[in-house]
Amino acid sequence: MSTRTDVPWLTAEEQHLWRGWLRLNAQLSAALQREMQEDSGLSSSDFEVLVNLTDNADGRIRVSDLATQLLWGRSRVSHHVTRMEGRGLVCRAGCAEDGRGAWVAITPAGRSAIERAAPEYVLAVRRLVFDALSAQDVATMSSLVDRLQAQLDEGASPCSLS
Amino acid sequence: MSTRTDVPWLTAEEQHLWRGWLRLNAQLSAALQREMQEDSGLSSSDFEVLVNLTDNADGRIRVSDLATQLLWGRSRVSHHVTRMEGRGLVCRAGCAEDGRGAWVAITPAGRSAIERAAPEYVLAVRRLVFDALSAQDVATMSSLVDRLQAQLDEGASPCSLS
DNA sequence: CCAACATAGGTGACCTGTCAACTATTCCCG
DNA sequence: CGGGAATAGTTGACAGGTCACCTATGTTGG
Repeated sequence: MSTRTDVPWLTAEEQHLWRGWLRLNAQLSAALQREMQEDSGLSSSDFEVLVNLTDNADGRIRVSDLATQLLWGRSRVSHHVTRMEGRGLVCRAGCAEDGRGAWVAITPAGRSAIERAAPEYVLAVRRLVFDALSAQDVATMSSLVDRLQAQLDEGASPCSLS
Repeated sequence: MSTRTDVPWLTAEEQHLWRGWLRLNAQLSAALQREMQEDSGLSSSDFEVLVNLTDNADGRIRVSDLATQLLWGRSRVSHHVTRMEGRGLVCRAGCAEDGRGAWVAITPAGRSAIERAAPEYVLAVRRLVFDALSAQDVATMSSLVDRLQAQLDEGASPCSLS
């Protein structure tokens, strides 16, 4: 098929929003990544893993559950946990209930790392994002984000993670 | 996780928005990436490079300008162009005006690839995003995004790309 | 019980992006 | 002019992510 002329192109306003959105996200995640790396030595992936570990009272979680929470594939979790294990942030433990399973548990070093990182992270998010938004803005944006999420959930091909 | 009490923590609403925002972006970019890969064989990076090439009338651009446009480092541009060159989508040419410089130019194959991909991309963006938004929503969101971008630009440490 | 199958997780190959050099050219200024 | 500094671009080593495949264990129906 050569170039189609019947495609409903984006309006100028839509294009402006779309490009702005992409650019904002790229720069925002880069900025947060950089700050976090600098003042705590954790990448955002590390951080997310540790958050999910500390969310559970016993500081451990099954690999599959971690994958589900993070929207990652199990392979990625496995590789990342291996690297974090090498740095002493987490450790693996066999699973009594299910011989196939494995626990990932936070270590004292991991705990101290996230306790050091979390306040800095919150400060950065506040400074980079929420300082520019009123409570009303937050509500407005939140409802838009929720709507888009819903749109995405229904339109998505039900494609499992790798 | 034990928390510091002197950090201005996020409110519940802010947390909801922040987590939703992160999740939405992750899923949205994954969905677009998947669709585009499937029906045109281009990654979003490939696509962005080609868009920047076709934006110029002569279908070519200097490596540094490409890096600036894309917010990429020169190294990344160089590597990516090398790969795209291997697939016949672009080609390099020496630069007469500046002996250090290099042009990246789109090839006929590259042109046909992006002409095939662009309509699909627009349709996907429309279906996944704009079908859920009224013109008013677009305006509202746009102004919020612009405000956040401004916040980011001023608060950013003036850190050059690698 | 056991054969077929599903599920949990790990592994290695490969691809992409980052970082720190490195080369080549141009610029600037005495 | 000439020599140091800046700039353009490339390269190689490495870190991270994806994919296909593998092993081991659990599950289920005949």
